Amino acid sequence: MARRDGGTLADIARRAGVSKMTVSRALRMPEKVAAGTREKIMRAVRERGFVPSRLAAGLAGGRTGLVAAIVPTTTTTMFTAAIRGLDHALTAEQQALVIGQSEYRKDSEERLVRAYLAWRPDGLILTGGVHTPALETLLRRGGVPVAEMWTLRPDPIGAAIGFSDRAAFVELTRRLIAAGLRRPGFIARDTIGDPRVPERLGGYREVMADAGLGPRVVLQPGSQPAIQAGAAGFDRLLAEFPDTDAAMFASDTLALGGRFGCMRRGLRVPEDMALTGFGDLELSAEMEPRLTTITIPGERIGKLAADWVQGQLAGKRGATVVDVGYTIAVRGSAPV
Amino acid sequence: MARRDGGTLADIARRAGVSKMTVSRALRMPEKVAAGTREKIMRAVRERGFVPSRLAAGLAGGRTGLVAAIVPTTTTTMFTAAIRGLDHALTAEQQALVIGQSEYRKDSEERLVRAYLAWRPDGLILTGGVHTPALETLLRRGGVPVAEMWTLRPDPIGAAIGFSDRAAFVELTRRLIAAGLRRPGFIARDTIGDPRVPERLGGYREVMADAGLGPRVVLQPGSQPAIQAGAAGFDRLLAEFPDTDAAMFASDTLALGGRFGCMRRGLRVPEDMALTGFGDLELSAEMEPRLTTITIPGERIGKLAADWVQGQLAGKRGATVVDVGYTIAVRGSAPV
DNA sequence: TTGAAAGCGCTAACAC
DNA sequence: GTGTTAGCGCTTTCAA
Repeated sequence: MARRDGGTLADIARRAGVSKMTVSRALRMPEKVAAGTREKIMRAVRERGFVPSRLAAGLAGGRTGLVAAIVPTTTTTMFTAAIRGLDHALTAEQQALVIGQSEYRKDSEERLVRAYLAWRPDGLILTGGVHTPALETLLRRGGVPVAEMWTLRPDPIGAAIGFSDRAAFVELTRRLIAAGLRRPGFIARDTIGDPRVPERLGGYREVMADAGLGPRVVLQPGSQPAIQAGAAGFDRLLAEFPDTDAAMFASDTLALGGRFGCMRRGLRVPEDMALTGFGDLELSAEMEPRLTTITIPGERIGKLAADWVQGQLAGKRGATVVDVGYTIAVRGSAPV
Repeated sequence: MARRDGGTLADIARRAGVSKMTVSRALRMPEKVAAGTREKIMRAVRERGFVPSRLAAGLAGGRTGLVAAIVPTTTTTMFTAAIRGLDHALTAEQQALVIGQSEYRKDSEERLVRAYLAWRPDGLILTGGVHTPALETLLRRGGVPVAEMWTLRPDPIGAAIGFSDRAAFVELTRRLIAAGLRRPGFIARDTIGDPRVPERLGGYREVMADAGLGPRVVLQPGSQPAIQAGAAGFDRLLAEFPDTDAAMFASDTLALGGRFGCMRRGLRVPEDMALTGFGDLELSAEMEPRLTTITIPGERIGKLAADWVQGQLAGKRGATVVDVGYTIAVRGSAPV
């Protein structure tokens, strides 16, 4: 090794004239060491700039302090909020966050998990509750605490902390219809592998069917940039269903594209066209008019996932499902 | 430990009827093991679902496969692009990314680095070239390869991979003036601890002074949400300097706020007011008109940082400075 | 091509 | 309150 200075437990022990064990104790359970001894040890630690190896500690003690998380992408605001929550909670407990992106692909999720397992993380945090069968089996064996963020499922591997996309869209669609907007359309990108879009669409369809209304659905290719997809999808929606009176977008960024579409066509929002989004980005509250959307407590989801993992380490057992819910932020673009 | 199954090298060795060393070789340097032996070993590995511990490997071999990165925040698109580049490059080399957020605070950067050092990372990736004196000293001791992303500095600790904010704003301001916009204003948030905003402002000031023009600068509080700050800053700019003919924003999100400000005032873009941003977010190319802005190759920065660390591990020595440059994306909002 | 011995730096469990 | 012994699961080095 020799890469780093700082020395080892043994060095410090020698300097302070005690045994390695006493140094180890002084560092981890200071109250179990006599004040005088502790002083001497701490001085030696400071002088040498000693940083104990958590690799060695992990090997010997069975706890690495590493928690691995996998998100579909780190470039989407909704997930970065969760990462933020994870980071804060883990750092506070002297743990470190290892992170990877699956790009919404189940096979790369599996590959990443297998790789991370080699570092013997104290916990594993995944996004969504759908995995490859092999991964599901592997994780069910219970080697490591697994928390699934974002979506809910009846029988999670460990913990599921999230909300129901379907419920959110059911409520939002109902409220639009109740407000007299009986011809709302639905616009999304066809993100392959992301089960949340079908959930939202399902909620929309359910309510439309219940109300005896025909669905108006436009799916843009998943490869298209969001704002562009929103604008293009909006155009297609009006081409296919010219009498549409509201556009429900599967994300705020899509809705922003729709907003530009309205501008180009001279449609007033919300008088001629109501607009709704999903995700409550910062920009949503700043649009003209401000965007009615669904707010998700992303940071809280991350924090709760970290908390649950820490609870497991502290000896708590058993699976949990936590619905953190959603909020419908009613603003100018759709006064429902 | 016993937390995980999969067994140990010794288990596999026993099953395959060879020594631990041979298993270790079969896994890491398959060509150095006889084909038949290898077969037997691989079968045992598969049967038991063996995943070698990288903790033990790191302790014994001196290489952990962990690379730690610290960014100011994971919620800013510019940094998530870099994270993406890091992640891809590291995953390809079987390394894992440990990540933390400094919230633009130098002391928490130092705290995080000290914590990460305990895991003996193969490399350390920081954002920016300004650190606490203690951290600078610690890192200069050379214990671990350090790459600094985003900004450039003459004598980096290890590598500096970034671009010059100042140069970008010098060029952009020059081009505005050359295009006949002689009364451009500058709007930013006063982000404490982020040295890049002063850099941009410095570039602007320099060119204005050279041209014999008075600076028109508005700084909004750093705590304000970006779009809101952009709109409010734009209002203040026009209040203080009513004859302003162009607004240069320190970020695209601020510029979006400015765009809304123009809408409210009935100002045409770019005829009555030219607008420029910084960062080239996805939405920038989708505004009406599309936003003229400065494009930074964030993902490339991350990739190059990872590449450099990997080069150091492979035995290369020495510091480097890589200027990845910037591009001025000239679009409708300011045809310069 | 394969194996045996020694040790990486720490902690758990048990003395004293 | 402190020390001793015995590993944790690998890799390095050297020998066969």
